[in-house]
Amino acid sequence: MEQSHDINISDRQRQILTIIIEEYVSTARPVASEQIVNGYSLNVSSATVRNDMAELERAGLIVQPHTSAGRAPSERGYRYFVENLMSPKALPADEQRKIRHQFHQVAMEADEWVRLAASVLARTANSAAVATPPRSTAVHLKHFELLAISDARIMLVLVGHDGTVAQQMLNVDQDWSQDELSALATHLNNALAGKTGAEIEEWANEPGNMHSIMVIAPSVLGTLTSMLAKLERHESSQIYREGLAHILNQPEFREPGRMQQILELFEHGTAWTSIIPSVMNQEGVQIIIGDEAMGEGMSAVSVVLARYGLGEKLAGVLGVVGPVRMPYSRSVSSVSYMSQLLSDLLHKSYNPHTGGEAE
Amino acid sequence: MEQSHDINISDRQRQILTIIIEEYVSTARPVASEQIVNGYSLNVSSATVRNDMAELERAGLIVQPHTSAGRAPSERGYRYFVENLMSPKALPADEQRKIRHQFHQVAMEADEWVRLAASVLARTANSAAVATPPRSTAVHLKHFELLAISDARIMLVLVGHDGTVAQQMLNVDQDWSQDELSALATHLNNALAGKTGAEIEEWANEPGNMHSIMVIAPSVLGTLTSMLAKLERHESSQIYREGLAHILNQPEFREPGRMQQILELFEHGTAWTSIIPSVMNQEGVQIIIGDEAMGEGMSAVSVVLARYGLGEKLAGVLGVVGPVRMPYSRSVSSVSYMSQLLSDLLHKSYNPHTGGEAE
DNA sequence: GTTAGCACTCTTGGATACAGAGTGCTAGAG
DNA sequence: CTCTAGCACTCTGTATCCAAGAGTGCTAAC
Repeated sequence: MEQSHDINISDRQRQILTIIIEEYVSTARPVASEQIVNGYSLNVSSATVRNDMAELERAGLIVQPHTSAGRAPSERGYRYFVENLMSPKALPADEQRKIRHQFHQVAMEADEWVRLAASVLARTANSAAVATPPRSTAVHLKHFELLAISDARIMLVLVGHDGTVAQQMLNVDQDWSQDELSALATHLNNALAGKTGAEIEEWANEPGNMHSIMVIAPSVLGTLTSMLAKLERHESSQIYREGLAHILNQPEFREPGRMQQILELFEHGTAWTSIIPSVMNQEGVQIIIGDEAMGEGMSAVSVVLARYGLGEKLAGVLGVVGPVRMPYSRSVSSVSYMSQLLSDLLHKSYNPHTGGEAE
Repeated sequence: MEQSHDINISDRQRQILTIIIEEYVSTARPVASEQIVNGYSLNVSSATVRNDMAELERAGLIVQPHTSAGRAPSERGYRYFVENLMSPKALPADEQRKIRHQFHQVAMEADEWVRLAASVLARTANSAAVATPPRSTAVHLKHFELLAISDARIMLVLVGHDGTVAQQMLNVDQDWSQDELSALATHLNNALAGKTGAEIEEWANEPGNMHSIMVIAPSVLGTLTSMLAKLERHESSQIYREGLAHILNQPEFREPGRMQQILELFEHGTAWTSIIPSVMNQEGVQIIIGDEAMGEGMSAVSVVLARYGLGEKLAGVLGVVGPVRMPYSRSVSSVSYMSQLLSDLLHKSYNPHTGGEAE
């Protein structure tokens, strides 16, 4: 991470690195010195460029696939680029307009927005995109419902104060009628409405509260708190994925093994469970290049992520997933704009009412 | 569809066709006459086999990629095979046991089961798998909840009698307090619990019922009925997808265009919307080979689907998706067993209580 | 009806050669 | 000290050819 400080290269070399990256990103083939002097007005000869390239290679920023090939950026080169060279430019105004337009045409559902965000992001960045629905860091119980499903099986459906919904089956050792369950639910709803999982636990431990209610109450309460905890930990929240086709067409995924990697990440994202929380806790756009952060063989894949939402209250993560050879500048613009947009939409949608009460 | 009747081939030719299909499915390379007499005890010479193969080709059941290659099954050949030649064998007992075991280790949630079913199916059939969660054909309202989100925005969360949950945002032209909304919800819940979407509509049209309640009631009722209708039409129900990696590794998807096709089908399954209902209405395992049913360019992809569930009340669809060169026999066994298993699980889970009341 | 034999076709893999792409280096100019 | 022209060198990509091999279709005999 802190390797950039000892890199000492001239302005022109920085310029050349930038050109190499831009060129390589768009063509996927190593860039030659000749190409650089032809396409860009550097006012030096190709020989000079070659000398600089040799130095850039010594610094580990570019690599040469074989002797008589041009240069391609190394992962370290990309990292240097995104940290020092890339100019953060906003998405063109007309694209912004087009995107906003799509959001105004769809029903005003948070989850629907998020799915659309992933889809638009995939198209805009021309790569795969992911997005998690927004969740509160503290979920307050709004209401829950007990349904008698069969003899000793109960379904518990809970609604959070922010509109999140969860359901879970519950096995008990006795038969209960729907009326009994409804009575219990009403009783507990009155006592627990507005509380978080932790607060419910507290309430259950207070002597007196658990007197004179049905024997399954502890079991119900336990389930409730565990469901709330799950919601707060963002588990069980589906990850929306879009645009896989875009990146599987990239030449780097021609080689058999590569595809496996990205599908693994994309399908059962065990990798996500460690990345997403870390993104949630930081401001701004996070860029993960190659196997920098993902465990083991996730080379060839880069991820650009950002958090969106309303401060602590309601937040999620979105971003693009693509080959390491990715137009980072454009990805960052897209992700950045999209997170801004989603945040705005959520803000407008949830503003005055839900604002006050969440601690 | 009714093309099989005019195919008239000898027993040995049938046998040869079977061998060709089995061999080709497992190796992905055209099968030669020599190979057939060597690997299998047909007691004839390769020349005889060649004569038969020429006839099978004339019947359109096999094709020859080029002059000096072996034969590969045509789509018609596969169809003939699955209809006339394939012996339906059950999944081996130990595999069945292993699968059941996995289901007993997981929480008893219908949706969780379905996801697991897709995952297990993908592994068992070694290809991609899909599954839709079970839905009732008639959803009865259990309970709904109105949440004040912001000034003129209300979230409606409804719970169906079978435990399905849906939520939707609602824009109204006036500000309502949470207390007012709760009062309205309580009132309407009392009147509407147990009704289907159609019955709610009826109720709303009865004179008198709509008197003396809040002005947003019609809007709430309209949203309710449309949500129930949506649930009944199985829209909005997520399709679980698993094991994409398995089939993208198959040699037939090396060619660029092919991958697109299957990803298209897999991601935004517009194709599903026409196939799933048709499978829902039929008993047994459905086999779709190549572009038989899917529109346009869905060649190279076959699908084996079956319905599962409890009669009319609660049903879904599951199946495997793979290349046309697919071990149909095994796929059918897997899909068949899995649908049986899921049906059983649902039966055990929902049996006595929910049974009686749905019309 | 079956089969041995054979000519014929087409693919596949390995050599070989060669043009082209790029570089690194050297020596000289500014 | 920096830049550049020039050139030798290396490596890839492509084309071509060739030989071996895989399979078939056909014919004639059993």
